[in-house]
Amino acid sequence: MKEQQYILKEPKTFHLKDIFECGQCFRWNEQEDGSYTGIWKENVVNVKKEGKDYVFSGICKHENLEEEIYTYFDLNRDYERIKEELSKKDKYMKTSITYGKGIRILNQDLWETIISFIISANNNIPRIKGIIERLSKAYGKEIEWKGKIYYTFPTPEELKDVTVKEYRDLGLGFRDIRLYETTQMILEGKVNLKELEENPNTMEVREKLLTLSGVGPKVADCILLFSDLKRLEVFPIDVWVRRVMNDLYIQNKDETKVNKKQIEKIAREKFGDLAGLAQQYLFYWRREA
DNA sequence: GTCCAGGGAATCA
DNA sequence: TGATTCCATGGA
Repeated sequence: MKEQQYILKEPKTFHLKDIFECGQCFRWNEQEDGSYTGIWKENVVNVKKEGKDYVFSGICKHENLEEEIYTYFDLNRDYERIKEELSKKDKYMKTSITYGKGIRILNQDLWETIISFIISANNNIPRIKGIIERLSKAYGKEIEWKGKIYYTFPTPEELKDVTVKEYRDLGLGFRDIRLYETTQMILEGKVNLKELEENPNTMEVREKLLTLSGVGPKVADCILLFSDLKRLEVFPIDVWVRRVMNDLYIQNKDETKVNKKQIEKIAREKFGDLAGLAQQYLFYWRREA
């Protein structure tokens, strides 16, 4: 572990608030100076905007912080081209992209993404963040940086002997048993995360994820999109996405009764293999604007 | 007190 | 397959 710094020069698609508050991640927090501090793997990093550049500083297990950043922030993907292509679809897409033009979809750890989105079920973002923070503090490893203690996200092994009651006491609510069961399934090898990482067939990976306790269609799609599985063609449908899709394209009087298959069909026909990105622009725009 | 949150699972038709 | 209902918790 060593202190490192990396300066990203004048990135085109990169805005801290858009990246960290578009609902894809739960462990980045805004600081008083407008920078963000977060933790992924065993890296504790602060990102601060300096003019047109972004200064990353923190401690990193990997000997090259730049490589870690390029992978995690998806910096090898051409978002300018993606936005250009999606903007041509219709005026709503153009508007939502203008609003969230600095979004990048992070490559988050698969295990952490699975657990985080099981916790997200019928929950709100501030509370999800609180639960994940308490979970990490209770079972993760300590990392000290600039006099503050941060905690890594606990590994499957670190959650091996945690009981359902202990989860309940952390405030997980009815999700306690799901977290327990999924952890055991992964420890027992009933679902092999390494195999999922190597399987190019999205539907096969999705089916496997759906066997995990607490993972339904929406959570599975979030895992596929937001983890390092990085399947940009999936289209997670939650209450907000249902709302915005109904408002824009369907106009049913009761949005809760809109057929999910109908939404999926429109998304597939309209956005194709970039549906996941389109979903994220629409979600962020509708929630924040 | 009531409603809602990046839903899933069990139950029933 | 498709629709209903229940599930803890905390903030608005």
